[in-house]
Amino acid sequence: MPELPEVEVVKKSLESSIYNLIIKEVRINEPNLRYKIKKREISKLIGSKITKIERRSKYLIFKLSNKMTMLTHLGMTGKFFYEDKKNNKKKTSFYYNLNNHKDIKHDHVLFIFKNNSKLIYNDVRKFGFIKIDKENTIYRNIHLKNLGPEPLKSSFNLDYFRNFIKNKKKKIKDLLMDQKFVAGLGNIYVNEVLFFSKIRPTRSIRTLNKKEMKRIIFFIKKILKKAISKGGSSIKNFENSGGKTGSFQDNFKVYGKLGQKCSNSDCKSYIKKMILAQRASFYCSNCQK
DNA sequence: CGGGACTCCTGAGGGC
DNA sequence: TGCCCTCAGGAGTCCC
Repeated sequence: MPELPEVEVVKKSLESSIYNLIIKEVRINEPNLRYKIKKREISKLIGSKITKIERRSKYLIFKLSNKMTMLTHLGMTGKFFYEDKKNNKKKTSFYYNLNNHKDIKHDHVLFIFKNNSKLIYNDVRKFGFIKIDKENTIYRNIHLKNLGPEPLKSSFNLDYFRNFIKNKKKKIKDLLMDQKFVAGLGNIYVNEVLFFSKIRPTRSIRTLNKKEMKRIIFFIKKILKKAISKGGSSIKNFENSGGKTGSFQDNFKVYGKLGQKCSNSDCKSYIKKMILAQRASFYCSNCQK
């Protein structure tokens, strides 16, 4: 369940390892991810150098020296591993060690570089995807063209919020999950943001006052930043491209905390759970109004 | 246009 | 130990 912070952490760890490497070969073990990978498409990457990696929402965009791009989404369980032969000898690589050896069977795509190091795309549930597109049209791609603002940018602010919800009728949780409103939040961070904002997931956006909107914006930015600084959240499946895990899950106040005492010291309630739009919502019925 | 249901997938975990 | 069931869920698609 990588959301914005996890994808940002993956991006940073990839940047430090694969920039300026030339792709020598692409090996497809399993083409049937969310979208079928065509060998003809992906072979357009061969012979080119990786010049840049961008993140937009939960997507990663790999830019290549031949003006092609690779768009990826990690879905629920997608991971990138970077395997450097030299590091392996020094045993500093976390990949292919005893702990996650069984994961090899979910290595679906291998990018082999000219220096013989490898970038591996591994995805247990195959909800993720890899698509090839031209650099000059990538942001008009169906996945990217309708995305809302990046939550950490200043364009995501109170004016934007008020304007977007004008004449709309929705529950606040549905709004925050809507990628057209703000890009990159998923179920976990929305649960956490609403807890800190003291707003119940089912609240109608029509009833929100200015102060509450400001609070929501504030905590979105604050929680995402903190999660990035902690290396993201590692629940079962998330690791960065070095195989390391994040620790923000230790800061969760409501997500997955059904039945536990509310973390606000002056509150005696317990965390409840309800299903909204087919997804689990955790909240404190005393603190969140 | 909005909202709800359904879909893809596989491992973890619970019940017995 | 093993079988069966449920759950996890991003986002595209379809239908009303």
